[in-house]
Amino acid sequence: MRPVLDHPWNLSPAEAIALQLDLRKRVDCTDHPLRLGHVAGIDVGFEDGGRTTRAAVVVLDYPGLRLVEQAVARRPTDFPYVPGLLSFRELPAVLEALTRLTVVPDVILCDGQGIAHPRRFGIASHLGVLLDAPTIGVGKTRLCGRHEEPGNEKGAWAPLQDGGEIIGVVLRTRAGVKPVYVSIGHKLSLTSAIRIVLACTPRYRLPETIRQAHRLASQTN
DNA sequence: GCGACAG
DNA sequence: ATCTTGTCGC
Repeated sequence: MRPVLDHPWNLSPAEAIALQLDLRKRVDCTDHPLRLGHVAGIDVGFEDGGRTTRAAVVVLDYPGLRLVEQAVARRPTDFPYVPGLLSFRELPAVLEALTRLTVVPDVILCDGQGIAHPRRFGIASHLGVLLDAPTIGVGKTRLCGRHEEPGNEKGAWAPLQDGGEIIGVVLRTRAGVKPVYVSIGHKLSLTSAIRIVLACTPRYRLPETIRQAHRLASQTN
């Protein structure tokens, strides 16, 4: 699975913001014919006290959620962590890992926000636009926006709003646990994103895709 | 000027 | 994210 769109990565924070403002015009928040056979998850971890970025991607079959393929890529960390610019720090390694897949997933769940971002262009949207593929943002904490507390049952959710628009939802993936922040990444609707995240979360707080990718990305064996 | 701030 | 052991609770 290779990116269909390319652009420079050695940018200054100001240049990165300018690029986000341009690329965000390409984000598609509508559904497309989707036949879910394989779902992927991506996550990133760090080694050597942060000097090395380690990206992991796993592909599971759907709806069984059995591991079909996995890949890892390491690259020297070259961009600092700046809230709002996470994709410039993590995507280079993620793209390299994705290139090693033989199976092309139908949708990718990302550890981080989609359009629930100050400029509506979080890591999930950035990845989706580069691949021209459906992606979903699943964050463990909030980057921006306001919301009420969702009901305490699995599947309960509350809208995440910012600047008068709904940018995502706060979704309870399991009864009694801290909810996650779900937003559109690219090429699907928020309703579909919620449905897919719940279908990928049979037992734990986080979707199986992201859980397994996280295990691969941050375990220094 | 004072907070907030994905991973 | 990462540095780090045990411990509280179901």
